[in-house]
Amino acid sequence: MDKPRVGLKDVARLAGVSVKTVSNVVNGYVHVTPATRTRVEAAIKELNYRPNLSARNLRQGRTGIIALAVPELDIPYFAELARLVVAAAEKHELTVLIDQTGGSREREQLVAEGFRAHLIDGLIFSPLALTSEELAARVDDTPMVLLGERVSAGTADHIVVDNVAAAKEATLHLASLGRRRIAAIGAQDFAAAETSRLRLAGYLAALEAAGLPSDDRLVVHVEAYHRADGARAMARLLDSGAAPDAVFCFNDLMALGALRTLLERGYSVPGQVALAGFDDIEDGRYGTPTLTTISPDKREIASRAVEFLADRMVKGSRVETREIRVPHELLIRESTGGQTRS
Amino acid sequence: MDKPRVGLKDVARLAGVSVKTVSNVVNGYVHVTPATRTRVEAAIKELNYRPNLSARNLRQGRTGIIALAVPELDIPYFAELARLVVAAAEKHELTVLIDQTGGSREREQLVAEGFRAHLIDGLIFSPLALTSEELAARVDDTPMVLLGERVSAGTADHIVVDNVAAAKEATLHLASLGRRRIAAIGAQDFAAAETSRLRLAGYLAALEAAGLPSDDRLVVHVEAYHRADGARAMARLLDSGAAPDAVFCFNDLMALGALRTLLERGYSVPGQVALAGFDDIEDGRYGTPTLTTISPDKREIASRAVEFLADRMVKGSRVETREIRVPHELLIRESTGGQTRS
DNA sequence: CTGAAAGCGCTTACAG
DNA sequence: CTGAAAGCGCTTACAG
Repeated sequence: MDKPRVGLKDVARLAGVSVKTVSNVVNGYVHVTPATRTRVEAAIKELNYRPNLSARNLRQGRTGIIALAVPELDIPYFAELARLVVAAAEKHELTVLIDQTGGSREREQLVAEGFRAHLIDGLIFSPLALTSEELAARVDDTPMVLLGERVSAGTADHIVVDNVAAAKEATLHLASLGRRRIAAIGAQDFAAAETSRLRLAGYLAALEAAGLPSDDRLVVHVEAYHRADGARAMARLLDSGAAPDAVFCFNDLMALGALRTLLERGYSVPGQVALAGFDDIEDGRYGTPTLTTISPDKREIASRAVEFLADRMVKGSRVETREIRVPHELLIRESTGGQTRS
Repeated sequence: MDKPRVGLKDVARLAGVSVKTVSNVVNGYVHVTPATRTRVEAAIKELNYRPNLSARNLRQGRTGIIALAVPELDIPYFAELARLVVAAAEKHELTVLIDQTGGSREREQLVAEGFRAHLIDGLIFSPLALTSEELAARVDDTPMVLLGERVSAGTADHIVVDNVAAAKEATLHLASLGRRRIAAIGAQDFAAAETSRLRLAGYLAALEAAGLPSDDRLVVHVEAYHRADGARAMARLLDSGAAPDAVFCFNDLMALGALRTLLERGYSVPGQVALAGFDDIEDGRYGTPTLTTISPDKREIASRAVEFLADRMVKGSRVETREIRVPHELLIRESTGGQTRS
């Protein structure tokens, strides 16, 4: 960089005032006479002065930056969330920096350990690989808000959706259509697979409530929650002879993959197989058929997460950790016989 | 924050060395005896020391942060791009901060003016509302790489796709299927609508090359490039009686919306209407039918953008501005009669 | 190979 | 209402 850096001092000299006064003007403080303010503003403009944020941050001990750590930015659910978090942060005059963990343990460990400490004032973290114990063992004291259900509460603020209740609702809706062989796609076994376990629990609870027997062959395990996993899982399910007449996918992305497999093989949806997902991503509203889904209030998730963080940035660890459950809603669309254009 | 901050000085005291030595260890410099290094590392661990990045940044005059400014993070094309940019930046030890402009003039003006000056070392900018003249008038000297075709070259580094050639290829492909009434969805009139103008030019060039007459009724204007715009445009096109037998949508998102309208109204795709898009977003690979599209090399776009930026961060404005054109490819899928699972 | 000291550009008590 | 000065926590010539 070959630019001659312009500092507060230069502006002060040009305007004929002290740096303190320039600082006051820049920060919008009140006790500056209009004439002085005008002179200072003219000098700022003339020199094209920009405050050096690193210096300000160093002095103030804060940066105004928060990190959002998610598995991948182009998973629609996280992309939508990221948009809302960035928008919510803006209202608090916070800037968002993105960490992509890829869902890997190493990366998530780094995030939890605070490898960006001193660069960020807070962290919104949607972990995939770390268990709640590992998260609880965190020593870094950067304020953190966790997204997603975790068993052991009390160690960090977190925002959750009632996964069990929501999964149960979705499954009961399929049962209410008269379907008897309702499959579940999205089971996972590893320690941190909280979401999977909770949605599976909801699914099983619904079967029981509806008086339907559970059948292991109807529960399909997946490696990840992408379209390809849903497509493969659906293929396996059909090949196994389990003969499902409905499928609850633990997220929309897998449901879209499953839908592709069904249509490709000539099944009618919802005629022969009804299909429901989870997340309410925009893709689900434009496919054919449109996708029945559980819609968590993403705007609420984002705005509460930023709020929690902003609050803790002020109050530090003096406040007790809090958990908030955001509402969700079952949206019935064409894939389970709902109206066109729901 | 009630934490007692741990600084280099504290580590130095505990390890019994000077701050310089600690700094050397932290930054991995060579000339430190192994014994000293071990002692320092132990002290760092014991105190849980983290370097203060604001201080380092202030001193070094750089932050290691670059901004990615895009209209919206949850437009699949930008979400995919963001993922790749974050990944590419990581290789250069750069962190990415996100600016969402919403495509608004005011926000884009702020970005161009450098409202994050001193916080970021560079900017990757995908403008929607600003004209190339407005961008050229920028005074902020933060290194910037523009994404997307711009007429007036030479004022900033930029990465482009050959929009005219690509649009022509897509349209010629539709013509090669024997379609005679090929529509275009995505025309836009405002000053900054470069992308639209170039793709339209490619479309018209293809019609001429194929010996097809152009028909104004087959060119549909849109406000934005979202699914809803594509769906509405397709409805207008069908209602107008223009009777298209193929449609080239200027992006995949609109194509998915258009597809929804076609299927909803009972048209067969590609039987009655063949459909092609632009961008190769993942959704297009899982719909039914799968979507024929132009696939720009997004990985290349992201990695070259970060490379350009990193280079200019070192060399400043001494280097001439550069333009690079990344390759693209026509992917023929089911929506124009291509194989299943392409 | 290591130490003492200056200085990056701010903000903020402290005086006046 | 404004000024002079200290200090945030680093890195980096400069000595030794």
